[in-house]
Amino acid sequence: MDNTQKSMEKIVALCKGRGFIYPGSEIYGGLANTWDYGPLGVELKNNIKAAWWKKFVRESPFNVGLDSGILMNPAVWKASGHLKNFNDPLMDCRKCKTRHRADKLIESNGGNPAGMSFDQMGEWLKEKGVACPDCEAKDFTAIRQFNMMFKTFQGVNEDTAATVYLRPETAQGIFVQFKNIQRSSRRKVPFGIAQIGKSFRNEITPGNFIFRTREFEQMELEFFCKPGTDLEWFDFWKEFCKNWLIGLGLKQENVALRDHDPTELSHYSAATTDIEFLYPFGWGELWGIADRTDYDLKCHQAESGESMEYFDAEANEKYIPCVVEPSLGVDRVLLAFLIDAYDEEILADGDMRTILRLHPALAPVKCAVLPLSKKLSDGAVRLCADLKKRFHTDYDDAGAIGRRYRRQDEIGTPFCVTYDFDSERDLCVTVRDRDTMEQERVPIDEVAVYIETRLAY
RNA sequence: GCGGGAGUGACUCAGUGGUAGAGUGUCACCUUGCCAAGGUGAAAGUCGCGGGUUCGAAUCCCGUCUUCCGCUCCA
Repeated sequence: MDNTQKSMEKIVALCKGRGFIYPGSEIYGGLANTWDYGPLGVELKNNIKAAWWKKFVRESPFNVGLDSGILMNPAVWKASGHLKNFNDPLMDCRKCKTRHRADKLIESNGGNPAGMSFDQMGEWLKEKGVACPDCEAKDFTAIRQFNMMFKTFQGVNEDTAATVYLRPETAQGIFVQFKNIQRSSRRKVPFGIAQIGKSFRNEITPGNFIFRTREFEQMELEFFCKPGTDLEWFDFWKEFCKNWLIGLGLKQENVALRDHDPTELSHYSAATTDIEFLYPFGWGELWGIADRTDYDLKCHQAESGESMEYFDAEANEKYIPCVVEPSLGVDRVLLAFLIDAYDEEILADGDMRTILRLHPALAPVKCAVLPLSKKLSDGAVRLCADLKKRFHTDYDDAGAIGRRYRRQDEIGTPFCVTYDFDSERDLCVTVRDRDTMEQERVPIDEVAVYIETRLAY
C-alpha cells in the first residue's frame, strides 16, 4: 500500500480511537492544532526517543547528552539571530488572497531587503511595481510582522517582569553550555551534544495533524568538529541518520535526501540537507541536517564576551569548532513511523485487517496475553505478571479470540501469547507473530526471552 | 489573517418547526473455544456556543467559537 493512498483521516481516527493521540482541550471545543498523546501514544513516543538516545548517545563514541531549560536569557536569542530573523514581514495579495514574504519578493526582484524597515520594503515593492507572483495583481495589504517566538514574562507582576521567550529550538541550550560540557566530560573535538526537548514556534499556519504544531518536540544533535572537516562530518551524519530511520522500519522508497537551494537556507546555515518522508499529503521534511559552521559559537562569543575557542592539544592550536546539526522532529518522525506501519490487509476470507507494522522496538505494547477461555485466567494472569516485569504487556480476555487478535494488530502489538487448555498440562503457550500470523509453541518459562530477543534493534 | 467546506453519544451519520434516532464501538452476563462483527441487557447526547424570531428551534435569522482544506512558514 503506497503512502499517498493512505488516508490521514483513517490514521487520525485510529489514533483517537485507540488512544495514541487525542485533540487537545477537546471538552472545551479544542484548541487549534494542539494534540495530546494518550496511553499508547506516549509509549510509542518514549520508545522512539529511547531508540534515538540509544543510537545517538549511549552507543556513540562521540556524543554526550544534555537537558537544558526552555527559558533562557533573552540575550541568547539576540545572539542567535532569532529575535531578528524570526520576524517575517508578510503581506497578502488582495486579489487572489495568497500570502507572500516581502523580503523574499524583494530578493527575487533583484533587491536587497537587509536593513529595510517594513515601510521601506512596502515602498520599494510599490516603486518597482512588483506584482503578485500568483495572479499578477499589484494590490497588496500592508506588511505585517509575525514573530515566531512565544513571549512570556518572568516575574509575577507583568509590568515589572522581564520578557522571556520559549525556545524555538533546543540547539541554543547546547551552544550556551558548550564550554561546560566539553570541560566536564573531557571530550575532544570531534564530539557531539544531544538533546531531546520541547520547542515552541508561532507558526503562521500549522496543520496536517501533528506534522506542524506550535508546540513540538525535537531531538537535536550538535556535532562539533574542526573547521574544514565539517563537510565530511555533514555527509557522515546524513548517512547515519538515514540508516537509523530505515533500521527502525521506514521504507527506503518513502525516504529521500534533498539538498537545500542556497536561497532557502536558514540564517545560520551554510548547507542543509533534508531527509524527507512521503506523507499521504506529499513529501515533507523530517530531519534537517545543517552545516551551521562556526556561526553560533562565534555569535555567542561576541554577544557574551566569553571565549568559545577550543584548544586542540594534538595540533597545538586554538579554534572555534564548526557545527553539524541533525535536527529531528519527534512528532514528525512518530507520524512517519505510524504512516509507514499502517496497513490494511485483505485476508483469505475477504475480511480486512487493519494493522500497524511497527518495529517491535517501537510498538507501544510488546505482547498481549490472551487466555482462550476465562476459565484459564489463573495461569494466564500469572504469565502476564511475569512478562510485565520485562516489557509492556497487555491482558485481554474479553470477547472472541479473533477479535482480540485484531485489536492488538490495530495497535501494532508484535506478539500475542495464547494460553490454552493444553497450557496447564504441557506448560507451553502459543506465540503468534503479528506480521506473518504464524504460530509457535513456546515453553512458558522461555516466553519472556523468546520475545525479548525479537524486540532488539 | 484571507478564501472555501463542516460542527447531532467515542466513531459514521439520519432527523429541515412539534416528546433526540440508527449502525459501529464500549461495558456486563451468556455462548463459542486460535483469527472480529451470535444472544440478552446497559451506559453514553449542553444537537459547538450566545442571542433573536416563534406557543414551540437540532431545524429559521444574526453573531461567535472550533475544526478541515488551500495560501505562507518550518523540525
